[in-house]
Amino acid sequence: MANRSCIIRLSRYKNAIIRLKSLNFVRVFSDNLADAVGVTPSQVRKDFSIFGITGNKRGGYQIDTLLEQLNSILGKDSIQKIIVVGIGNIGKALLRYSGFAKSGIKIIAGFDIDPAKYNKESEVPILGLEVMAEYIKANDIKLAILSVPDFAAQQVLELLLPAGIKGILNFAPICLRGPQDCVINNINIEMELENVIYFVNVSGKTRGS
Amino acid sequence: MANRSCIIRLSRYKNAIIRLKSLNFVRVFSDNLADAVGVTPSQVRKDFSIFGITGNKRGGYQIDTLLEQLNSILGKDSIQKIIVVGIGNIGKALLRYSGFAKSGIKIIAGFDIDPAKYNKESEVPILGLEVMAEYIKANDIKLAILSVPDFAAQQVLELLLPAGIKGILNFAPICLRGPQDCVINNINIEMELENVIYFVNVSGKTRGS
DNA sequence: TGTTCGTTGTGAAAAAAATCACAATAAATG
DNA sequence: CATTTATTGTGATTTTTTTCACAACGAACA
Repeated sequence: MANRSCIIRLSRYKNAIIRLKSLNFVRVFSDNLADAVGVTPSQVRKDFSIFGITGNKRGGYQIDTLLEQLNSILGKDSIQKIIVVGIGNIGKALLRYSGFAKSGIKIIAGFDIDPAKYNKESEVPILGLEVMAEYIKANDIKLAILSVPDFAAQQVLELLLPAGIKGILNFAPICLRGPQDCVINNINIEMELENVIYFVNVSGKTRGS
Repeated sequence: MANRSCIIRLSRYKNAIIRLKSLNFVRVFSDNLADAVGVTPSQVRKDFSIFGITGNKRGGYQIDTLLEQLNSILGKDSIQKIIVVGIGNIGKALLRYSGFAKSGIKIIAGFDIDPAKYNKESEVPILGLEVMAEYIKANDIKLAILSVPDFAAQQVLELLLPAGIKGILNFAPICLRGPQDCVINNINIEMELENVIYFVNVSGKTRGS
């Protein structure tokens, strides 16, 4: 019933709502959200109805309540600890990226195979791969961002899984797949570009982004 | 008939094929690709059939031919020039990222609003936003990566569109939408993480990544 | 060269997702 | 307080996507 695209839409609604809230909106209608996210109003209402989110006939949805409900559905009511594996270009950028804090995500450590990158003293310590499993267990980490080169991805995955990682955001340009009990989302920038290029070439046919 | 998910699968097949080729495979069967990408063999065959890609009964698909066909469909038979707008953490990482070259994508310039980031002498010049439109026109650029802060994204979009940009990969954490004739793919890292978190919390239900 | 075997290609069927359409009803209005 | 009006919530319908199933057929092999 609630598939990946549905959850992604929920996140998008949440983003739109945050923006509307900052514009001092107090309530919001399904067609406001529809416009903001690029779907139909009934899609919005159906998505909400799947999760038992209800509004007021003629009154729309109360922004504060809605935001709470979405956060709770999306599991964002507590801070989520995460590690970054692979401190290359992208890994470094993610470590420095400040946007996570405001969305309740905290990077608590980085790991790399190259000792030159270690830095035990910094706020977010960069440690060696050989201590990673231990660290994951000791700190009860469930989430990891993988930003290692493609050839290393599978190998690192084999380290992460037995250590207890249950969710991975993979930036390595290879379509990683794990066991049933571990969620892996792949972000492949080249592939995304390829996709843009395709649709530019067929001259701008519409598609959901 | 050929929607976004279909094109994304095509890219995934291509990746898998490249890997198989490097393992000295000469031909490949629909179920090899299915395994590699995590779909059913009939899905693979149907996708191919949409684009008129055919193999040999009992003989599978010739890897070299297949790769050529996919590249041609995906518009990757010539080098694609692209610019990066916003030279922050992610923008910088992308400029340094070496993976694009091998997939026929060439970053030819970066742009930022901050003069401290200008660097006209480097291999990939970093220029000011005020010369961007001119540069895009002069060099006939159709593609841009947007890695500016969310509050600037819409404004930069307004600069890119009239200058002739037809395809955008947007990293700003806001769901950008443009006119019919411009393709925009949004990559929102927080949203992707949120998605992973959701599915970890509902304990590892399967979903297409 | 004839037979077997395995894989493709695709129309038909099933499943999933999105949209429609409208009754229900709460807010606004007078 | 009665009436109007705008919006929700959802069952029914339509559309889209995926899977099934199997005939067709080329490669392998004897």
